[in-house]
Amino acid sequence: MYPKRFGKMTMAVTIRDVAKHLNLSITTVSRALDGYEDVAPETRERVRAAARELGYVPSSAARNLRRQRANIIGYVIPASGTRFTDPFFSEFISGLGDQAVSQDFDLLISTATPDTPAEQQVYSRWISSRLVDGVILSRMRLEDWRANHLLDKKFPFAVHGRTGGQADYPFIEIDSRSGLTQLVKHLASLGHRRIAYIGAPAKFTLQRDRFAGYCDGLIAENIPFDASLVAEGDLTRAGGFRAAQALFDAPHPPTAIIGANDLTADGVIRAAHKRGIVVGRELAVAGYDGTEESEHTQPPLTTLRQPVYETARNLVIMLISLIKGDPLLQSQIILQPELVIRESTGR
Amino acid sequence: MYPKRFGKMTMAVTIRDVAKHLNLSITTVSRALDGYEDVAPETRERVRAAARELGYVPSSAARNLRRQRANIIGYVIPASGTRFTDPFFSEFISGLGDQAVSQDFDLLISTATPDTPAEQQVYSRWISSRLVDGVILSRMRLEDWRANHLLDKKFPFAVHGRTGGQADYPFIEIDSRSGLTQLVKHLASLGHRRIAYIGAPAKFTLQRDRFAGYCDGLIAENIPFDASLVAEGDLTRAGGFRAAQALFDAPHPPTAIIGANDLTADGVIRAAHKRGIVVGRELAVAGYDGTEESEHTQPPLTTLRQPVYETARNLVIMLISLIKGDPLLQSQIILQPELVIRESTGR
DNA sequence: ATTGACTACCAAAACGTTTTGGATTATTAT
DNA sequence: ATAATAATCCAAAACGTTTTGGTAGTCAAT
Repeated sequence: MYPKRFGKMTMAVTIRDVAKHLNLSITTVSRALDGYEDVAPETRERVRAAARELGYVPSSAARNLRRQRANIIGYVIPASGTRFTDPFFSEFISGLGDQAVSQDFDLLISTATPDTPAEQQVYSRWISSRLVDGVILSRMRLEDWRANHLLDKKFPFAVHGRTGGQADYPFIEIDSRSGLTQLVKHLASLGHRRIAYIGAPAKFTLQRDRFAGYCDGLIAENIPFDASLVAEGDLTRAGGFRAAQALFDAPHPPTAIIGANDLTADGVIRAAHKRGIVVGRELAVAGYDGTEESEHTQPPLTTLRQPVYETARNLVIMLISLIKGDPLLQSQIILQPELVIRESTGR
Repeated sequence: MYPKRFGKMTMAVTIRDVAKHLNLSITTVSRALDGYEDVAPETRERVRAAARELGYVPSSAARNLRRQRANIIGYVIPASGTRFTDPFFSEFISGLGDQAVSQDFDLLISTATPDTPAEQQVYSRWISSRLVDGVILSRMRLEDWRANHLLDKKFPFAVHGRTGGQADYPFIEIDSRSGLTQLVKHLASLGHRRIAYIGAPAKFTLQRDRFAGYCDGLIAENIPFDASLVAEGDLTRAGGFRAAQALFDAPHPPTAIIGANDLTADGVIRAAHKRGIVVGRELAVAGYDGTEESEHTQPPLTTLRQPVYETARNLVIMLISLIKGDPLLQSQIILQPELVIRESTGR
């Protein structure tokens, strides 16, 4: 039935083969390839040539065992069901992978729904089997068992955002609070007074910050807070869609809606479209994230752009320093998001 | 500066610790935990309890070295620059990861632009260091060095789609050729005679198949082939956008446009929108893939849906059988895509 | 001639498992 | 009572590296 091309794999060539081939000790071969100074230049060249010729590459398992390090970092994508829909993660993962590779690390990926046993299992398996040397955390919760657990185990990690309390770990945070304030001010400057906010579940740090920023903006503009203009989404398009419908049905619907992320905002746009509400003209919509997709909504979405790719790269740099025990230049970075004004908030 | 919470990690607990704690040999501990029959039920329980109590988890490096297997599969995302924009990959990766975990494997991810030295490097590093036990391939080229190379090394792999010639490896293919024919027929049944096709670069197998299906459809409907209605995209939104603009500018513009994937089709929709062309009324647009995003274009996109998530899972099942040397039930699977008719092709 | 410093190499230990091939004791069949 | 069988357990080897703590040789300075 199935062709027998996948027979036994040809036994891999080991360092011993190289050594034998050159009449050298495996020590010398190892040190030659690792670039130690105590091997003659001529020998080093012979070793390099032989290694290439024989196709020798060190066994990662053996190396990991001896070095007590895997040169792998892990990242668990917060998924909801059979997919992770947020383009945020595509970009984030690209950044993690690219930087990791450039520092001779690899990236291990898993998906898990936040705060489930499955999530705990992934992390604890990775950590206690020492399969990964460190992990990247994102979409933090106010009380996040992950941060506590990792601190407790003294296991290296770096986070995007942060938890509720004091942050005794390296992180890169985008100051979404002041970003949202800026956004509210911008909407107010366009004449909006009934500005709604569709947030995320309260347990997420980003919700605390963005909601606070929203409130700050209202205060700054002397707009009274109206609880009926605040809805809870779930950071998905569907969540935004549902929440928007409810807002439209309210006695005093908003003239502007801010989504906690671009996906939510896109859901709002779709809900508006379904009702025949013209976004950008009858209703202003804005999001948060500024991934590429936000350019391609109809109309293009006003949003707060955060540098996802670069942040991911920097997190990996921080994490690998941590793993290697190198000193961190900066361990707690706070960046400002950039307000990108597009047609969805009108002219 | 940086708090000293990441000091030395507490030395991990090894199998030796467990053995000493119970006055047993490490052999027995190992075999008890692995569920061998030659250990007394009572002893097995004691071992299990002690392992849990002490928090023992086998070192993956040591286990991999001894077993000569990593229990890791690899997947290289074909990225173009700083991100992979296609939601296809989000879903694909979720499928890979979920199935892998359920079989006690992990998923290693990297990104690389197709046919670059970087791509070669990733694969050869993974393979020759035996960091992964097998790889999943996707978006195949007609002449694909990857398949040849892996066959040559007798390294396990499974592919989504296939290469140009004979396929001496396990794969799951979606019959996109007949899918496209079906789509063309549907458009013809709506009265369209000028049906354009925006393809992918010729080197991709999917382009050969989908283009052939397009031609089949024209023939079946007695529509003469018109080279001016065929454009080359690059499977991105931007590519679809550009190609559509060119088609609009042609002397005899099409009344329907098929994109080689949903992303391309979405680019077409955007280009149409920019020109004030009403999609679904003045122009029919259709895509291929049927990822969730296709429901959320404006208007929703007619497309050929392939079961991305399930395919990914099945590929992993096949790959792991291969790795373990188990017989494959099915090794070459061909599925039919499902035509999903939505508003973008009008009523 | 002796010492010291330097260069180029290497044997052996260690990393933490799994697996092989028994060894020991208890049980059953003769 | 003895032999055969079954039930448990274990010592030691092996997986392929890196690292430690050297050794032997050369050269220069005393």
